[in-house]
Amino acid sequence: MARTPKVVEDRREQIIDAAMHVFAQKGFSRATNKDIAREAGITPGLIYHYFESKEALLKAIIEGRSPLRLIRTLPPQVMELPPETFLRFMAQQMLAIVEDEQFVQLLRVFLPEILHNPAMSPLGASVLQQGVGFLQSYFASHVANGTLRTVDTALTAQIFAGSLIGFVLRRQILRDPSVLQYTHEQIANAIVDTTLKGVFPR
Amino acid sequence: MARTPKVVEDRREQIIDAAMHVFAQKGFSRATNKDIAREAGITPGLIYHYFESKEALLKAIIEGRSPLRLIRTLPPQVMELPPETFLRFMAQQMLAIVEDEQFVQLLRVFLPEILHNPAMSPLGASVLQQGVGFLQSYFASHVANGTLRTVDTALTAQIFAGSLIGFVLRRQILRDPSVLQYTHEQIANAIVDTTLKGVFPR
Amino acid sequence: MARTPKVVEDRREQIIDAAMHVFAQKGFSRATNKDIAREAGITPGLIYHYFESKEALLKAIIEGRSPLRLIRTLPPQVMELPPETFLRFMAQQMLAIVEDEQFVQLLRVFLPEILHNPAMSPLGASVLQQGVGFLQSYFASHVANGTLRTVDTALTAQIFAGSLIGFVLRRQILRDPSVLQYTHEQIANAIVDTTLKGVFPR
Amino acid sequence: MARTPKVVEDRREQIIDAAMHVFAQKGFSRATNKDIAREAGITPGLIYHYFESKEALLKAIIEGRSPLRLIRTLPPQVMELPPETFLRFMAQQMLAIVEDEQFVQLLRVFLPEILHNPAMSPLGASVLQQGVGFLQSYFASHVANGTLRTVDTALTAQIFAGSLIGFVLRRQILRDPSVLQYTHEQIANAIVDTTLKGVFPR
DNA sequence: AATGAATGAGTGTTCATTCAT
DNA sequence: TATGAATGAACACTCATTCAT
Repeated sequence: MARTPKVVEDRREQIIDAAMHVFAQKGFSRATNKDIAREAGITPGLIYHYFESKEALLKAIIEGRSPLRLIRTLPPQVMELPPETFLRFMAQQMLAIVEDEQFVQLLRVFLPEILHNPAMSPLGASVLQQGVGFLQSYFASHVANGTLRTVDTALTAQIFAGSLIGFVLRRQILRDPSVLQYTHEQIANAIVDTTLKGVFPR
Repeated sequence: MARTPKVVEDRREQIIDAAMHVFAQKGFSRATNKDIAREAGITPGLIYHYFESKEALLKAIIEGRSPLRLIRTLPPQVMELPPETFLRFMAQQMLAIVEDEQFVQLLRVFLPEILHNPAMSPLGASVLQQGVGFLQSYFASHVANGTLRTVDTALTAQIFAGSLIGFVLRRQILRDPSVLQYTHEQIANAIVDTTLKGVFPR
Repeated sequence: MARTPKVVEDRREQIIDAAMHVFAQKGFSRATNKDIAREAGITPGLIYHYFESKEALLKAIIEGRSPLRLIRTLPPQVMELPPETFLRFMAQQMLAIVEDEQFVQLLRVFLPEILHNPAMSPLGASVLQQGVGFLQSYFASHVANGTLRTVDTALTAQIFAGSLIGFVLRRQILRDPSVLQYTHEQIANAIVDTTLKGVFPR
Repeated sequence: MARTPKVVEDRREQIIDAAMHVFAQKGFSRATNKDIAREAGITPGLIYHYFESKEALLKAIIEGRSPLRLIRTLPPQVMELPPETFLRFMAQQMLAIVEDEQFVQLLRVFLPEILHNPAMSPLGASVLQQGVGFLQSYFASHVANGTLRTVDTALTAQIFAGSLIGFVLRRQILRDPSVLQYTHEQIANAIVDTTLKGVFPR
């Protein structure tokens, strides 16, 4: 209701946006505060009015831009869907999240940090675990009721998720044109089809 | 006279090895020439006898440590193997390459560079294309002769490779302990099993 | 209308107090305006309504907190007291002034300034001269009337004052616990005893 | 024997000298690395070839320029000298040390640090304790054998040392001309005379 | 009178790079 | 070849000061 807090929040957001953009483009250590300030249209000193340090700015990006909430917002009844519907839904959902411009930027910021900053690898691991774990519990429940054959659910979930990761990697990181030509639907269908039925003739 | 070039070559290699190690651990921009020199057991100044700059050292790593040759050394007769044998062989072969200490180091060095240096993505793309292309041509020939059912071979190859990439990512980049517990054989088996037969009961 | 000046004066005093406290603790250059503002319970910007600059605040402390008045308030008849009474009184009086929390703070603020700002040494010199001069005139009058033996009164006054300074230095600046155990009375007695009778056996 | 270490040592010394000079003049926190570099005739970056930080440079000054060794080099037989000789010798010795240009610089550097840097006060306390303790043990031994009358030796030593400190303070810190006119001999004589015989007529 | 966001000139520090030896 | 002292151009960060509100 007060006007000032709102402005402060805006400035913070503005700096976080600028930082995410610059970090995504140049990498955390190559990005300078001057870069961020220029991108945000402010002076470098002001960054320290809102953030303790450059590192704190990185942490603020995690907290403010994490996509985890998207995964958490799935309605519980999806667990009841038949495998084909469920997996197609999941694949498309995950592709949508993961290929969102915002997420790709986040990926470009944090992947290198996770690689070289030991304190950050748990972060990446937990995000992935989130998605894989959800898949795994679906597989487990459907193996139990016979909808799916008996498999190692952990490995299977990992395989399903891995296929998606492979696509994202080639599309968004390597920008490989031969993979960019497919639509999300085509990719989702292929993954679901292969995972469910396999490539052997039946 | 004949000795000098050899020694030079050794020193160069020694510096490249040291740089790869340090870059893999700390990242290119966080790694200092002093770090590299210490790792190589020399003094920082000497790096400049063998390399123009720190950047040049990075380029030398690409040229000197490319893993492409590893993939090229596959015997041509593997194309004739039945799918189960072939895919199990490929999966294990690729896991072995891709989880080799040297390759992982290379990955840790170049992944961030690819992300932040657009000129480098084709490099990564071509390495992946190498493996995927090989798989794809196998799938194509076996779809043609009926050993496999009719699928989009490009997407299927990509799915198979993607599963592997997912594992490498979680094992070597995120160092996720829950994925590190599996042996190469278990992973290969699961991928092959799922890809060939699917998860539906038959 | 009549209230405003009073409030202004209070705010000024409040800021000066805060500044003295902070300067005493951290030193002038290490103390920030933010520190001072926090201590005074205001915001940094407000300091500049009352003072031109941080330096001006320092000068205001000199002008507002000089201890000279304390020394000037001695009743003139003390000059007539016998040496033992007078010196004991003076020693205790000076110790009381000089070990007063306020004075110690002032000392901690100005000693470094005096050291590094040549323009300020006369200030310190005059404060000391005040006390020493008073002592010297006492000694002179009592040497004249034979109550004390013939000595260089300037040096003797300086020795007496110096002993006190030595104690203050070790107690309040160095915070040496081995000197903090004594009471003012013990110190005053020892100084007076030594100064009057010497350490030789009589 | 090797040439290089010698040069290195010289550069270090040169930087320490420059730093001591600049710190003494402007105070530690007001002195910039640029100042020190200019004074030493080098560039600021080079300071970090020899010292970890500005603080480390301060510590190097303590270690390299401490006057403690001067006090330690007193021959043990001085303890046997009669009080008059001993105290005159000590007073002159201490005045010589304490009024040496180098020591005064040291004082100007460390006094403010001791005041505002809690980690450093023990340093100043121990230096003083060194001198006072030595005096005290002399007094104690001579009180024991009756050469001196029974007094609190700790306080007496402190009084004697304090007188000296008072002079140094007014001469070297406040640069009070009225105290600068005396020679070391005059000061020493006055202190010894007063301390031994007192100002009472005998 | 009072706030605190915003600035900009510095500060200590780092490090790729050079070069005399 | 090899060293490591030396440089200089950044860099992250601090803070006195200003000013719109």
